[in-house]
Amino acid sequence: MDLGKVFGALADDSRRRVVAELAADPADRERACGSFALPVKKATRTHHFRVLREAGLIVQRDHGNGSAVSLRRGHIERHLPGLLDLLTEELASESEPQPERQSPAPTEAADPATR
Amino acid sequence: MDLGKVFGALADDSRRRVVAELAADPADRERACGSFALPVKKATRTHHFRVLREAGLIVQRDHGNGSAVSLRRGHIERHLPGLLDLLTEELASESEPQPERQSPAPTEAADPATR
DNA sequence: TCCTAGGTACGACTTGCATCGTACCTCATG
DNA sequence: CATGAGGTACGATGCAAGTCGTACCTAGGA
Repeated sequence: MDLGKVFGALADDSRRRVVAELAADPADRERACGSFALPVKKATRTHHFRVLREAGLIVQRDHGNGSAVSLRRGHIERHLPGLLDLLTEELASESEPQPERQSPAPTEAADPATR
Repeated sequence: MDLGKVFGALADDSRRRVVAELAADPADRERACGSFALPVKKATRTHHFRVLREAGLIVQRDHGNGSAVSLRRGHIERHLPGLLDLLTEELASESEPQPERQSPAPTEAADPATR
């Protein structure tokens, strides 16, 4: 399990979304490759699934026509515990940008972010 | 805190090593930029520190001559809990490749890794 | 049987990124 | 003051990666 490959794979928005959606399903159901709404063409989608496979994040099973992917949850949790939680939380926070905040408590307090 | 930027930053070996070494110090001490043994030239090192800054992982403080970096541990743990543990564990496992294993318990059992 | 949907393989193109040389800056030290 | 160490900015370069078109394959349905 190469951290460089894993982070490299998850640096791409489309690939991160695929893993996040798979991780968000507690039943770990297999999903058809075409069931992900990615803003890319077929050939690119195939490429992304290949990168995810080579990073050890998913397994792909194909039946001549059509193919499906599933998350290697056990493998990931064993080697990189907590990683999937980061992805699912990002996916969840896309829907609810503002949880709620009565007091103007600045979560980050004028983030300098740089030197 | 953009996951894409963070993972992109940590996909590089040199940058991941910097963050891992910073994270491995429980006292969160500031470290001189030159104190990291990276196999790159000065200009490249400057570039890497810039990427880490822009990803929100470190802060850099410079005093005319010389400069030092420190980990934004609170910021990271608040937004991406568990991330630093993955890096410190990778750093630790570089030294001890074989922890010990009496029984031939296969941790991964003939990993297919692909379809 | 023909056609279409879903995927893959291959090559081409374009962009981004890691790397470095060079010039320049600032400070401490001799 | 001159020098050198530590950093940054900028431009150049080479390679990797994302994207896509096209051709081809397989299976299922009209």
